[in-house]
Amino acid sequence: MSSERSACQQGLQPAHCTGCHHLDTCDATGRGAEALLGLRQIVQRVALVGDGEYLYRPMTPFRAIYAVRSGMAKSVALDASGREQVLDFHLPGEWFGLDAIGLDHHENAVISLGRTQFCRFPIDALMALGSREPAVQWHLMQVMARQIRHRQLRSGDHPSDVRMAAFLIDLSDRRAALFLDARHLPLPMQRTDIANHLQLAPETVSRLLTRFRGQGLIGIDRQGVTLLDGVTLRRLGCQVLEAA
Amino acid sequence: MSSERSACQQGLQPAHCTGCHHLDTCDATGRGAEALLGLRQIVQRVALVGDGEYLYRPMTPFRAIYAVRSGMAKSVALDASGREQVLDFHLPGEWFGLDAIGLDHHENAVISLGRTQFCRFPIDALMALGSREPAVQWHLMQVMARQIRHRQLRSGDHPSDVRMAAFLIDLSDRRAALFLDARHLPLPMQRTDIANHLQLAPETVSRLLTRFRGQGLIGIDRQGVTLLDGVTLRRLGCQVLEAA
DNA sequence: CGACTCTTTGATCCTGATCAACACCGGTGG
DNA sequence: CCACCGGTGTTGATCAGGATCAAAGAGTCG
Repeated sequence: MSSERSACQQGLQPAHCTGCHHLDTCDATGRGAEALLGLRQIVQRVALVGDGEYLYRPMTPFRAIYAVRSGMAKSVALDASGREQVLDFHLPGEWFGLDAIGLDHHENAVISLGRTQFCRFPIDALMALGSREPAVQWHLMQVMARQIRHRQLRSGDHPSDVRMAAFLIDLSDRRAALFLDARHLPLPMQRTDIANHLQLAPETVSRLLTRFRGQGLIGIDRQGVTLLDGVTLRRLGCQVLEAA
Repeated sequence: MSSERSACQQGLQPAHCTGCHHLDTCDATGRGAEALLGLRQIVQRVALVGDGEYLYRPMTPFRAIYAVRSGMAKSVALDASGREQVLDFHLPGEWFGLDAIGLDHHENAVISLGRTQFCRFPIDALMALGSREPAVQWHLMQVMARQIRHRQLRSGDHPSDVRMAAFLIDLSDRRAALFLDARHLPLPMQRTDIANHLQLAPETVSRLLTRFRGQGLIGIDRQGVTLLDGVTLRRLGCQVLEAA
């Protein structure tokens, strides 16, 4: 809501993956697979995006897909009636923006949560690379297929506590896959974002977290939550999640 | 529920797209685009699948992706607790099964609604074709991207009547795109399938259809519904749908 | 015709939304 | 340093949309 300039076209630099903390676990650059090393040649770095600022928004021309380099971001759709829908939260190394493939503009927005750095993969460079090296295209397709499956899993309707538990466990698992601390989950987004994403009222999110704390499942502090009883939490949430 | 043999590996024949009713509108064979004609060389035809029979199910090895040739089918996920979730209904020419790309087995089931014919695209032939002809891979990616967007649209939470209206309008629009009758919608699936898909109780589906009929929006007969006031229905449902 | 399944209709209940008030924290300016 | 303020999060009270329970009606197939 604060400043609303679009960072999309500004401050692009050729990036050096060397030295990136997430090099080994970065989906966007293929986790170091031989045939995908070309991805590291075409990546650009986007200037730091401040809290609440847009990386892109609906109708922004579709020129590139992105990954988080450091920080966290959310994808938001604006439906016909103007109401926001938080689609996803993005962690470092996770690709997003692939949903605009085949269009000439993005259909939803990506907004930084806290100060975030992004990596940018220009779509024309990606196409050129993919034509030379089919493995790149298959990699993209695998990422997209995983996104479809991830979304399929959440398409069931489950009680609010199950959804909340699944959300926390999912975040924890994704952090584990990035070799980040899977016990302590920073939640830089607002409660209303979590609520919106889980299709709950903010009040309900608050109540559920309080209840989970009362049950000794989690600890809560200003920056996020700490998982205290991951086993029970997972048993609750696994009514919706399977192994990704 | 009836017979449960898997038709996946049986009765495969080289197909001839020539003569297929949906040749011009078939997403799976690229709507006749030059660079995608190779798709018509690798397609196979699957033996007729009877009502309620499985085309594939979870844990079926992932060997091919499919399209409906004639009839209708549903995709169903079985979540951890064994409860079914109807993910999608498939119309002729619509590709499905792409969500298993990158895995060695399918994660959900496809079940025939009525007697249905399927086209089969073996994944190894598809990969070979895609390596020779990058346009094929881009086409696949565009189809997947469209599926992601389609799913994003439905991820908001809307009142039951909006969801129902959106469902009917979506079906109608997809039929129009296939040059099928967009006013009369055959609904070969059970009410429980529609309910499950829309995350409603079967009773609610029944009540909503009855209410819509009372408002003069639709007519109901045994094989499906007829749209009588598409404008009002669309205004209701467009709170969730945008142009695909 | 009769058994069965699917759908429709009616009555009641419950989860989570909404409305409302308060607590907390960070920042700003006196 | 502290009072004030706005935004965010928590807690409580009430309400309603849709689920559930229950039963009857309508097709379908043997």
